[in-house]
Amino acid sequence: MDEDRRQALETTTRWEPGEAEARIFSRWRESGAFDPPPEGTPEENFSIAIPPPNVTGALHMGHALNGTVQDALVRLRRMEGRKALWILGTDHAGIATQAVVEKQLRAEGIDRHELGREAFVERVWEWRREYGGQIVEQYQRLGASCDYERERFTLDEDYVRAVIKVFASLYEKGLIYRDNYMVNWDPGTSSAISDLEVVNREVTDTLYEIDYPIEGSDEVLTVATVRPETMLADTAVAVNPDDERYGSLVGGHVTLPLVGRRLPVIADEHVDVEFGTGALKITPGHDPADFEIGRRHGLEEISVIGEDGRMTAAAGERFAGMTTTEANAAVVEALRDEGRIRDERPYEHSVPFSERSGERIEPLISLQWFCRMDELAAPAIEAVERDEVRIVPESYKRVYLNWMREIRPWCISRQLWWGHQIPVWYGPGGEEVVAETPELAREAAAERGIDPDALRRETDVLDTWFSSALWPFATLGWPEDTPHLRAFYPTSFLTTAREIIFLWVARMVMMGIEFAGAIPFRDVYVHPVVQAPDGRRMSKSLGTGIDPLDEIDVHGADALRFGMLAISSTQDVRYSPERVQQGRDLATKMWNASRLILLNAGDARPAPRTERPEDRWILTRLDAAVAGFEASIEGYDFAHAVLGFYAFLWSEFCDWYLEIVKPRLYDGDPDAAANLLHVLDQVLRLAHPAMPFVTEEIWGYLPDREQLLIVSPKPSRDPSLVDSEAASAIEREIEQVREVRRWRDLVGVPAAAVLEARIEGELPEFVTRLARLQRSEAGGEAIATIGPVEILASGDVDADGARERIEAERERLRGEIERIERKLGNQGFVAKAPPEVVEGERKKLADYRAELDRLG
RNA sequence: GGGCGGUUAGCUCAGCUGGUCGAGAGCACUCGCUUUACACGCGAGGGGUCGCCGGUUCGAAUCCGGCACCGCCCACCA
Repeated sequence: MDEDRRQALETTTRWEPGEAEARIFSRWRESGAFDPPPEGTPEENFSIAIPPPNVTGALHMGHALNGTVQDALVRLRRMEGRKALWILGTDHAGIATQAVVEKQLRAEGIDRHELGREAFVERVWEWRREYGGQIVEQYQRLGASCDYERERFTLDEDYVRAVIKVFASLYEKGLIYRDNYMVNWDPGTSSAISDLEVVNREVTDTLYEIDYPIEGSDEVLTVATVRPETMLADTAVAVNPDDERYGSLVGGHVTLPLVGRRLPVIADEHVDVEFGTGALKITPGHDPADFEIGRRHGLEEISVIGEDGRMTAAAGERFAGMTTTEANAAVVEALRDEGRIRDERPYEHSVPFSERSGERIEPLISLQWFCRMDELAAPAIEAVERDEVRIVPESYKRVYLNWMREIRPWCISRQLWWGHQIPVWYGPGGEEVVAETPELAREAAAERGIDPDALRRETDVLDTWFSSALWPFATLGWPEDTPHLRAFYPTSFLTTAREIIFLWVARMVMMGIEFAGAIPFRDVYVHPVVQAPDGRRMSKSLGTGIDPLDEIDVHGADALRFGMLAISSTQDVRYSPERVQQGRDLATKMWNASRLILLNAGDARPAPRTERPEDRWILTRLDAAVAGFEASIEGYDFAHAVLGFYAFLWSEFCDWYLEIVKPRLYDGDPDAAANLLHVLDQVLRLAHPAMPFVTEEIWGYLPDREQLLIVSPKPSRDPSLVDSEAASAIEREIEQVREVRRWRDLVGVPAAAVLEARIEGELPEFVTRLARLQRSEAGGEAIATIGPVEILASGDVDADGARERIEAERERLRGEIERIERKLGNQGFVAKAPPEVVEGERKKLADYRAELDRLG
């Protein structure tokens, strides 16, 4: 070690991540470790396609957790010698990005329509060039070992080609079609959105009961509704076929108040006899359930609410042009004037809202593009049923399957400008021409006898999730047969938030099988949602958000990564600043333990040494730590992996082994130095996937290190170094030290006092040293007996306190003995419990009795 | 309305194929330490009717049933 480095080690007593992280990250990146050559097979290699963050996004705790998990795995696999590729990229995020730029424009007093589509889209691209890289840089702060050389974007030219190809193919198969259908209209974004983008919230509305006069009678049929304004579009009233009250009315008619339309009374199973009056007004144009009923019965579909959220001409002169809220009041008032309102009361029910804009969904019939999913779903269901795609935790497997088995058509068109414009051109007669480019569209049109000059391109874009569904293979170059696709598809692992299992994961499985010919990934790990420390949602608007970058600034990336892994669980977790601090403390601990070893190891080289029992002990424990870490990781149990490592490093290695070997190290014992360096070397390899920066930094101080830790092999396990007998002997001796210390503390012996003690038989040097005892052959009464140690009276010991302590210990032992005697006296236990359990209890009993004897 | 998960120390969580768990970790707390790696430290300690009720069992935090809260997902009862 050169003088400067030695100096640095001698004077720095803390791990200081600030300067080191950036420096180390650059070295990794320059080393080429992040972008493996596309060689070998997907089975031999390891790959992950990052869940592409939105270009508009900033790194939040969800990314921090999910990024740490992915990076830990990629690093571990890389250290196994595999080609490990972590594909990086961002999502164009249609609505979110368009909204950001629209807001910017509004600030300048510009409406996007003034700008026009082309100029607007150019503005968005400008925005993305300027700000779109932010989140990628933030992932770097985390230490993410992604392939930054091949960053992808879902609107890259190649990517657009892949999307169009998929669209065209599904269209040709008849799975994609255009239809007038009930959609979730979001007045906030002025676009249709899919079922998955709708959230239901409890709302208190007023439930009105309205009388509809029965034709040819003085009676009325009373219906209940929370949206009286939709009555203007009613085209029937339905009752349950088994409802005896109304049987005679079915087939007859009622008159729609205010409008005067004749409405047939129909019978449909959907109607709940119990609810309200048991008669349901049917509005096929503005209610999803009524729409279905309407189609079943061939009812007329009337639209009285337009896409602008206002009443249309079909609503009648009196109401046309009103907003739905105004119309609601006006209709109620009109009905009241006519004496049609029988009852009204507050009513709490769940109402759909747009997840994106927060506005109440307006169900209406609209001409949109849909994708039929059942055919695509079938093989995707099988893949999961057969565990070709494995979902962890397993409970989500059923969630996935249930949803997939009842999958419904997907509304894929969006009335936005930012996104993949649907590659369809309409001829003058409404003919649909699907083509990859305008030129090809003209050619195709000409072939079909359609005037190419009359073609008009569809203005809608595709749902962002349509392009996301292709992510694992489109990022690798599909539809071209690229080396990357051959080497890394299917990918190995996907980690994802629960809420996008349907939105994204399920669709990737379907598209992967359909287009790339194979499942997109083997394992899906559903990561927990990170909540604020108080259990609330982490959100900027609530003020409960914690910025991972702030945490990195203060504690370092390793600390945050450790914390993230340590809180990770199969259920949602609260962010724990204490766990992050624990990570920071661990990094410092590693740093300081390394200083001790490196500054005292002389010119030793790392090598396991097995001459002494304590050396065999630590090698045995190291082996167990490695085994435990790997087993946990294989089960995606990151918390146990990282906490197990913590316990080994802190307690066994630092608290005990380092203390035990210190004198040998200071005396220049080459075996001690070699063994310490060896264990340190292995510890760094073990911890690197979780805490890459501090381990890489320390690694550089080890002798003869020519390659970076990031590309070095993971810890090797050698069964010949394991000696469980030595291990338990050392553990007994450690317990002996603790017993003596406990006694000393209780009795109030000054910490620094070294006590004279007679010791029966042999006891390793470290026991007396760490317990602060001095072997003596003197006679006289022992003031305390702790195992083979008899402590002699001295001025440092409070004799009364000692006696109390001994009596308390006797009491404890008597209690234990009594408990076991009772257990063994139980016939049922002796007869039915497994023999080894009974034997174990007998042995404990004997041990306790011997111990009690010793105390006199 | 269906389904899933949770309820264990002051806080956040482990343990839950029944016995070694008459229960652990981190933080917080108490006492003692300038012990030549580390006070982001060292040593020792206190603290829990394992949500409630019942059952199975020789034995239950751990299995079964019921109840009570809390959370999440799915769902076209107006």
